[in-house]
This record gives sequence, structure tokens and C-alpha cells, in this order.
Amino acid sequence: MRAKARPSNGRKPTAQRQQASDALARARDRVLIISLPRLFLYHRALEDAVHGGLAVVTSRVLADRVGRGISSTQVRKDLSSLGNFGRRGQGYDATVLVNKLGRVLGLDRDWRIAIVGFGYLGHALATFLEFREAKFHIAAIFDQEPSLVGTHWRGVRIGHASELEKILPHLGCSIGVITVPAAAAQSVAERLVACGVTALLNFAPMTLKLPARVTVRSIDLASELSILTHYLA
Amino acid sequence: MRAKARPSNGRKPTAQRQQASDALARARDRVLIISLPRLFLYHRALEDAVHGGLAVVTSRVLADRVGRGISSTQVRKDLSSLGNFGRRGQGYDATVLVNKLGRVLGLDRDWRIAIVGFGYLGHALATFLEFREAKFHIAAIFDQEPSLVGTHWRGVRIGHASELEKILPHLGCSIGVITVPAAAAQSVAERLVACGVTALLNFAPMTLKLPARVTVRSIDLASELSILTHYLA
DNA sequence: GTATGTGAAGGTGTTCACAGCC
DNA sequence: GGCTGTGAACACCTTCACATAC
Repeated sequence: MRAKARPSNGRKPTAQRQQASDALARARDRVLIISLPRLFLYHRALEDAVHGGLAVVTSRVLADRVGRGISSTQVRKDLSSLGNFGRRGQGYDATVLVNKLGRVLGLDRDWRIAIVGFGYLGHALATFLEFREAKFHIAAIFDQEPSLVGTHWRGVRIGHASELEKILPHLGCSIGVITVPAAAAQSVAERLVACGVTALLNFAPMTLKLPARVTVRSIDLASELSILTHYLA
Repeated sequence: MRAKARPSNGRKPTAQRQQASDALARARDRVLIISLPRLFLYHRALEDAVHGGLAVVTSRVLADRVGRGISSTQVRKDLSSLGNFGRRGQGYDATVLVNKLGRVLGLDRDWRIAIVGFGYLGHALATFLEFREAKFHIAAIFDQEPSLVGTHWRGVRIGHASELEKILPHLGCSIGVITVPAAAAQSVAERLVACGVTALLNFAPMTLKLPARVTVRSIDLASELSILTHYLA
């Protein structure tokens, strides 16, 4: 005979931790799981629509504006997970939707960002945010390069990487951007977290090992290219 | 994101043709569907392992090296889809695996890249590839900025964006990188495709509409940040 | 008629459990 | 003992179909 529904005892610590962190993540999300990138696309498309004078948008119009093979059904499913503010037979009030999505995505308030590594990539990100994303403010910049340290970028003094602990804790940055070489990334990440940063955007081509409470997004240029080459090969 | 296999030109939409094209698409994928980013991570981790002197690697070791919550089962499933070259009881020959993964990812040969838009971001990518990814060569660079045009970057002359059609077709670039403002991206993409580029890495914050035969990967910095802010909010 | 919202069905990716082999 | 390889179970996400509301 076979015992059923046996409680899983004495699991491996890694598996257990994984499960616990999954459960936590689930509880925090509740509403949305892997649909976040889509919600962001809806938000952007709706901003454009509002800007272009559209007051009401249907799921079909929104799907077409987003492109990327997203269906109107998908749009409705995603939106309905946030509540019911469409009007049947009419569509969605664009402004209401933008606001709702903005709130869900955390785009209804401003954010302070610390950039570590101010080479071309750090520069690119800073410039991009500065003139395109009003909600994100570069509040701190660090680098190791002596010729950079002490200079200013749009009023922000570039500090030496070693000054991180001295400067950062006072600035209320919740987001850190890591654009340093792979060898330095793990250490920089840990130091940022120690200074109160709880979300990281990592461009270093490696996996960061950090406490589960820290949210990390990694952008791996080599990975993206090799996905392209796979399809070319 | 993987586009759905859709017959690109409606020459003969018979059931037979549909089935054939599906089978073809399946045959091309067969091995890998959404696991490509993981395969790349395995490849990188294995390169490190080989570099560090490991000759044999188990699925567990590989999983731990990759991190990111990937299980050893996941590793085995992914690898087994490429064939059976593990030795039961022992593990995988690291060198054999690296080579196999390299072949699957198209990293067993060199690639020529055209960059359009040579601001900070274009510069960052070029520099990154130049000194870290030997397989990728910057073969062409374009920009609109008069002060840039005519100058050289590592021996590559920076051409004016309007010269694209004149210069690019002779260079055999299969990959294009778009780091221009959103307003110019669609047009640039179409022109690159017209010049024979069939894979694009797009940094412009918008959706490109292109023929299905073109593979596109989009990196959207604002999207990544807003995913972070969602978890912070 | 038109478009939303949603349970149910269908697909796809991940995890489990164990057979097979060293 | 150890580790791979894999069908089956499971969980998740997407699509379908249609009830619901304007």
C-alpha cells in the first residue's frame, strides 16, 4: 500500500528556501505574476493614446497599439485582474486606466536612483532617464575613475566608489543601478543593499546572490545577442 | 518573446501547407522554446567552470553556479533536449557541453554587427562587446550627429545615417543594434532589414513592426525600472 | 449591435518520482 | 553509493466561448 499526502519533511535547505520565497512572492503579488511587462506596455500605449486625444480605448485598440502579438483577450484578462473599470459595450476610460496601471506599477510617485559605474552605460541610462522618464531621478553617482570623481553630472557630484557608505544612506535611494564590470558587481550589490537599496537593475553579465527581500532585474547584453545568433544559426 | 509561428505570406493557405509549415517551425525549435536564456547561462557557467579547471560538472553543480533559482532537474531537462551526453553516476564533460551549447546558441562562429545610433548607449555596447565578447565584431556604425560622422571608433568609420544603404549591403552584417530615439526606430529598423539584416537588438522604447522572418529582441529600460518600482510600491 | 469579464478548455513549461546506468 | 534521463503529474499562462452589460 502507498501512503498518500505525506508532509514533506527534511527537505533540502535550498528547496525549502526556494519554496518559502515563492510563497512570499505569491502573497505579495496576488494580482499579477508574469504579466508585469505587459502591464507596462499597456501603460505606455495608453499614455500615448491619451496624449493623442483618445478618451476611450477598447481592448482591441489597446492590443493593436501594443503590438507584439498580444490579443485583445489577453488585454482584458490582464486588466480584469486589477478590477473592473471597463464599460461593456464601450471600452475603457483611458485616463482612469492609465492612473490605475500607474499605481500598480509604482509610477504614481517619484523614485531616487543610485548609479554605480559611470562609464558609457551608466551615462546612457542617466541621460535616458533624465530626458524621457520624469519619475526617475538620479540622486547619486559613483565611479572609481579618478578623473571622473569630483566632477558633476547635471548637478550630481560623482563620488568615489569607496565613498558609497558615507554618501548613500542619507539620500533615500531605493533603486540601485549596477554598471560595473562583472568582477566588482557582487560586492557593489551587497554594499548598495547595506545602504538601504532594495531594488537593483544589474547590467553586469553574472548572477547576483542577494537576500530574497531584494528585487533584482538583470539585463544581459551577451545573452540577448546570443539568442539572436541562435535564430540566425 | 517568441512570436507565434505564422505563415508569412498567404500563398496557399491549405491545411496541408499549414501543417507543413507548422512541422517545419516545430523542427526548427524542437529542441528549445523558451529555455534559450537558460542555455546561455549554462554556457557561461560552463565556460567559467572549464576556465577554473573543472573537467566534469554535475547538473547540481551547474544549477548552483547559475543560481537564479534554477533546479538541477531543470538543468537536466534542458540539456537532455539537446541529446544525451551526460554519464550517469558521473556528470557531464564540461568541454563537450560547452561546445554543444555554443553550437546551439550560434556562438561557434563570428558575427558582424551594425550599430545605428552612437550615443552613450551605442558606445557602451560597442565597448562591452569589443573587450568581452570576442565572437561579436562591430562592422558598421551610423549616427546623425555631424561631429561624429567621419570619425573612427577602433578602426570603424562612423557613417552618416543617410549613408546606410550605400555602406551596409557590402558588409555582411546579420545583426543590427538600434540605439536611436523612439521616433526614428521604426524607420531605421526597416532600412536595416532592407539591407539584409535579419536580427535586431532594439533599445528604443517602442514596439517595432517588422516581417516575421526578422528576429527582434527589445530591451526596454523603462520597463525594467517600472517592474522594480512595482515591487517597491 | 458592441465590448467587457470570466469560467472552462487548451497549451506550455516546471517539478516529481523513479527507472536506468555507472 | 551517485547522477542522468524521462514519462507523468502538476502548475501556470493563454485562448476560447459565452454570459453580462451598455
